[in-house]
Amino acid sequence: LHIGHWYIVTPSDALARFHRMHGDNVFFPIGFDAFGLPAENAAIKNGGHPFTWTMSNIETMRRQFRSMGATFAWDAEVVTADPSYYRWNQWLFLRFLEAGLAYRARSAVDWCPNDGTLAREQVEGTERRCWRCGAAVEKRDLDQWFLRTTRYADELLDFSGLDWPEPIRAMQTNWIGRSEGAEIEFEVAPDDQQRGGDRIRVFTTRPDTLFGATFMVLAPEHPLVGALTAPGRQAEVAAYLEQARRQTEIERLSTDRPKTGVRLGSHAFNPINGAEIPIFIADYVLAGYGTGAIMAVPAHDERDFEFATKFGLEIRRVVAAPGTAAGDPLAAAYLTHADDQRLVNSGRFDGLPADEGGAAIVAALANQGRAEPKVTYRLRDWLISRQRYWGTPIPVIYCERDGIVPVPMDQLPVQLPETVDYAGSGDNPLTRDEAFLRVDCPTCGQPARRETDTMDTFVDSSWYWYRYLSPGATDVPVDRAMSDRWTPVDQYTGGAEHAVMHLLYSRFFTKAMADCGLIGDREPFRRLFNQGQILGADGERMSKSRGNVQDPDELVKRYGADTMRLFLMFMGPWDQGGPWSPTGIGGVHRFLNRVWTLILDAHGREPGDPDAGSLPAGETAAAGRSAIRAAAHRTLRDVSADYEAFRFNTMIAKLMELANALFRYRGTEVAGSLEWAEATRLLLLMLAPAAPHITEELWSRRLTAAGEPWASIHSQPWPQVDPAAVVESIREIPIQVNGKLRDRVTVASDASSAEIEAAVMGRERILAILEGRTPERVVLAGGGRLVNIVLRDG
RNA sequence: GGGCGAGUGGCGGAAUGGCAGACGCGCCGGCCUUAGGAGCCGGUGCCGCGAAAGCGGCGUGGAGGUUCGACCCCUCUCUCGCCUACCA
Repeated sequence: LHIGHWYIVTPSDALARFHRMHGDNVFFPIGFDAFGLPAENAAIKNGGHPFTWTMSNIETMRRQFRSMGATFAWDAEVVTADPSYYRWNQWLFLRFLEAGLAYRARSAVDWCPNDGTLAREQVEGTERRCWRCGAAVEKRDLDQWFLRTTRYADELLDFSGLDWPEPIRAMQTNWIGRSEGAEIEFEVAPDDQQRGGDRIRVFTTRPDTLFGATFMVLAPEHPLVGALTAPGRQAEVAAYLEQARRQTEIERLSTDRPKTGVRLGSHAFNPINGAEIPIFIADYVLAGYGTGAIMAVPAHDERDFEFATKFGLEIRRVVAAPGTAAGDPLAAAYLTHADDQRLVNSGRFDGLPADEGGAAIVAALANQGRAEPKVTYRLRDWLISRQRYWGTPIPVIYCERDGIVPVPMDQLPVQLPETVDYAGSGDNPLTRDEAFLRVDCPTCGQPARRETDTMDTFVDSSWYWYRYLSPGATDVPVDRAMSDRWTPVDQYTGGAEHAVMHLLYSRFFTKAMADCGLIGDREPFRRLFNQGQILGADGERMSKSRGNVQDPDELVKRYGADTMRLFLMFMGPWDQGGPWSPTGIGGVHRFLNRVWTLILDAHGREPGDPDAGSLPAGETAAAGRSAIRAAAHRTLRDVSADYEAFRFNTMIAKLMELANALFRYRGTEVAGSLEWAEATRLLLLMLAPAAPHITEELWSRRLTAAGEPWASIHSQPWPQVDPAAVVESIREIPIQVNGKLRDRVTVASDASSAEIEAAVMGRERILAILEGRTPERVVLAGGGRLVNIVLRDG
């Protein structure tokens, strides 16, 4: 475990304990998801089996979690690399296959030289690097397995009823990328070399600009490119296609690169006005989005404008800005299309507001079957095939006669072979493992071949919380009665880096499982909290390759688990994270030592403190007793609210304040009072969820000293605030003049507004500032919490 | 280019319309001590005046605005971080 694990688990465990003290039935499970490259690489390096390596690491982590005091439900633990778990990945996959939610298809996929194929979400950044290993990702055409996430595109946009952070919702919404528009069909014009009649469909969000479509552009990979290339253009087109293929994705996606493209030499008819417009191919049109072809409207699209300018093509304005003439030349694409922009140069649609005109144009063409309203998404189906050994085998069989045959349910799990020969390379050894490969076709009984690809490791983590509820169930992945009772998860914690991967896949799985009748939920996590990430001391993400991973063992050995827990909670807001630095850990350690001293040595006197053993000047013991009682109950009120709101840093600060307040009375007669006993008791109870070990020890010693039978502090009920203890008899009111603090006055807490005002206006300092002038206004703000005297032109 | 988030002492941070800097680190002083890298007590935003008590001014990236009152709300802007990116 590294510091990052402690940072996530510590507050989670404190919350679980806090809720248990409230009598809640808390289910706080743990599991290990260790399929994937790191385990496999370690196995290759050490010559062992990934399973052995994984299980020994898990054993270490279990021990570490116990040393933290994490109160996990160990009897519900799952390990995804164990066949008893991954058989249910296979089982779910087969159910999805039946339901049409899983399918195999050939397409251009993202390919990492180390990890093989990746889902679109797993390619990061402008430079298109693998999320796991950072290698540059290429494109390959391959037959791969997909899960149909796009079936739920609209439902995934609906977050109603979910208490999720806005940034995560925004990221998912952007990722799904819904855009409304129309598909419009263009027909290829006949000419000398071309019989014509081929249909090219385009997607556009701006059908209102159709009259301004002065050319078309196809993606280089568009299927009609060959057919539409005029004989005289073939050499140039072939050269461009070759260049586009060679170009890396990085170069191709770079937006500041000048537009390139070539004419195919054929033309199409603009369906709205019959204009014959040239067809180009250009790599700024992407094969994977929309239809892989666009109608280019240079007057109203920046990219088309740049292309048309470079190639000297007609730029025809069809949306007018208020107050401009239809023929005014454009210096740049004009993008606005609000209600006061009217169509021009658009035949019978002239004068219509742009958006209304667009709808009318689509309606007119729809009558002839040449256009239809259409919604397009950026979201792609989830590519789950991985060309690695260390994952869940995809349970299908390829038969020459019967094609793709699912492994029958009763033959699950398809187990990974226990002996594995990597032959010194990172290739998938399953492809050479004859014992694994050879299988009889379940349908015809003839020799067939198993799928050797395994599943994306994100499949494991997409539904695991259901398995926690019935880890031993043998006929279903999750017992329905249990999931009905316990899910959706009340409180889920995870980092923002999971926004469009784990958190999106989990929502998809939940919906898919619901549609297969396995569960009743359609959302997995009711409330989501994004804890921050602890970075290395260098401010970078912790990783072994950067060498900035922080190991907590040294600090735990020196200060103990409670200090470590407290320090991680005290550092700052939980959702913030930040670079790791142990600076200041001594402060929380000192605090725990002071608590220890308060409880076990209340009457001791500090030799270094000249005032030790005497009450604060001018204070009676009765006042002192009342003060500590008030402090304890106010702290209880505030600390309870802080736990509820996940404000662990201020929660600990308030406990420190209480300890400091009590310390002032150590060694005085107040330390022997009932109020002292109550205040120290509350302090221990409030601290128990955060620092479970030291509080249990001190609690036990108190009970022994009092001659009472032992009981764990962690099964005590959370204490109740006494409202009477919290009220104050007097209070100090700040006095401002024109918003600037000038004085304070002490009044009885139940003083009336008139009494407060009288007290304020009687203050010497205030009279001196007023110099006989009459205030314009006297504001008693916040129910008399503060007074502001307004003096104009003073 | 687009989206989101964040800018407060030497540092981590607190205060979300009402006393800016809680709590902690660090630093300074004192005590205790054979000793202190332990412990305890006190001080500590910046500038000015003052021997001191104290007094005054400035202060939450910058500029405006709303308000009796703004770290907090609004507008513009700068800087940093994260996500995303020729998505038609």
